[in-house]
Amino acid sequence: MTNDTLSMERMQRTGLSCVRRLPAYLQLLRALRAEGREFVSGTVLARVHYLEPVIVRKDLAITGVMGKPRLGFPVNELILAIEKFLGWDRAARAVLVGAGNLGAALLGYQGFEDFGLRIVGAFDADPRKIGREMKGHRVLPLQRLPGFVARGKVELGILTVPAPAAQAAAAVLVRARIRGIWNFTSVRLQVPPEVVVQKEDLAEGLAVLSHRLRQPGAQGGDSVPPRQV
Amino acid sequence: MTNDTLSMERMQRTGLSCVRRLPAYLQLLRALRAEGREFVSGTVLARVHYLEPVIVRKDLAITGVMGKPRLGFPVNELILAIEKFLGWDRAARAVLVGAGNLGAALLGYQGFEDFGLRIVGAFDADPRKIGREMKGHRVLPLQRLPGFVARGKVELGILTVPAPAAQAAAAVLVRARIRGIWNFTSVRLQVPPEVVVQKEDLAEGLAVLSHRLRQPGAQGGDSVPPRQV
DNA sequence: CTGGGCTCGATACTTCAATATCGATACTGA
DNA sequence: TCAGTATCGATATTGAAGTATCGAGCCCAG
Repeated sequence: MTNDTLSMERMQRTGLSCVRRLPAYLQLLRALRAEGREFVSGTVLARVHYLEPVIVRKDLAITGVMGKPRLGFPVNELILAIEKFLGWDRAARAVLVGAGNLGAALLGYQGFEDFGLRIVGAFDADPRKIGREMKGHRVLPLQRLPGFVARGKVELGILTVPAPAAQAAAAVLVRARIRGIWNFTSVRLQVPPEVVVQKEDLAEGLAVLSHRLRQPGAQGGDSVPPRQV
Repeated sequence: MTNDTLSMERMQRTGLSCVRRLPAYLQLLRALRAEGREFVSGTVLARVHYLEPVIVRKDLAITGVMGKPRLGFPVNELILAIEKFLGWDRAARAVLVGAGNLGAALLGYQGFEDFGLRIVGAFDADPRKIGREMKGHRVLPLQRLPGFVARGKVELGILTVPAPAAQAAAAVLVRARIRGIWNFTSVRLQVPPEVVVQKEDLAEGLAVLSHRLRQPGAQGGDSVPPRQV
């Protein structure tokens, strides 16, 4: 049984909550590897992220990596397994559409490579922005996106345009045969079923924050502690 | 029984998933109100957001607003109830810490008022940024934050600094007696229990996107369809 | 005026995530 | 060499979220 078929089998049974926690583990594991640690216990991982040790062990189980009693999990092996599981072992190529402030922030973020993402081009429909240099990328006109995507084997589109332009820009991406869209606009996009859309909605997080502020017995800590909410 | 005690009672039984969906309803409801619609059925709300009608009805139930058979829910009443439930009926005052690209993007975002948020000041530790005008705000030095917060009755801090500066900036916010922190950095903040931290983690969304792209039978649609995942 | 059909609210059911508990394992230190 | 202990994996229990179904209400059409 190859590692690949194993992860394929497990993937179907994977809950989203688990997938969401994997990057956090990965970040910490990389820091530990940089320190030269070879093993780490699920207990330690849990403490850092305010989780229960059992959850961590269950999450890590989907990677197929076995831990050793009293020692913990092999750091490097775990990193490779998580990267492979998420498809982050080779960076996916992405184009950014919408060269506003948010687009600039994402373009300038050093570290997407660690998350399996490489932004290879920036596009905008606004003639005033086209041609400008932005974080090392020259902003190109939206009309040139299809050719760029086809030639560059681009799989992902990052959508950071103003809301009114969102659906049209998404249509361009879809026609360019992009596989997935990371949608930072507030618009629900209409796309064919083969295109995956991941919507990043600030309002959701803000709603949770507001709600927790109103809660009488709101507790602190970081992020949303899954327990006792 | 006042409306307030009612919502207080229900709040304790509210799941987070429900809270996260409320802003989406709110957005659509406002659009409908602008069109002059007085009633809307849960079925319609569900279709727009790719949800099951039952979920919508259950979510709306926590607001205490009753719908009428064959007619649906009263749009305006529902808007007011959701706003009140989330505490968005009066905008919370917030300061932004970190005047980089992401900070600029958030400062420039027209529409936080609709989500119960008003950014009233921008701060940075970098002398080169201090004094600059940014989206109608003058960037102030971090040292002046405590006084600003105390005088301005500021409740929230929005953290958009680079990762290495995150914990220190959070400490400043905590000492200034801020009640909640909207954390856009990748750092797990250490804060006292009375301070609520909401972490906005791009890596989570990216992980979900990557995972769905790898899924053989990945389906499209928008956001993460809760059913059949 | 009266039946049809859409929509609501409530209840019961199913699925999934989080938690608790257990025996098994292998390193530590006497 | 051998008890002690931290950690693992597995199983069972709890709880929350989503799903399915039902009777009841109310508008509309005939």
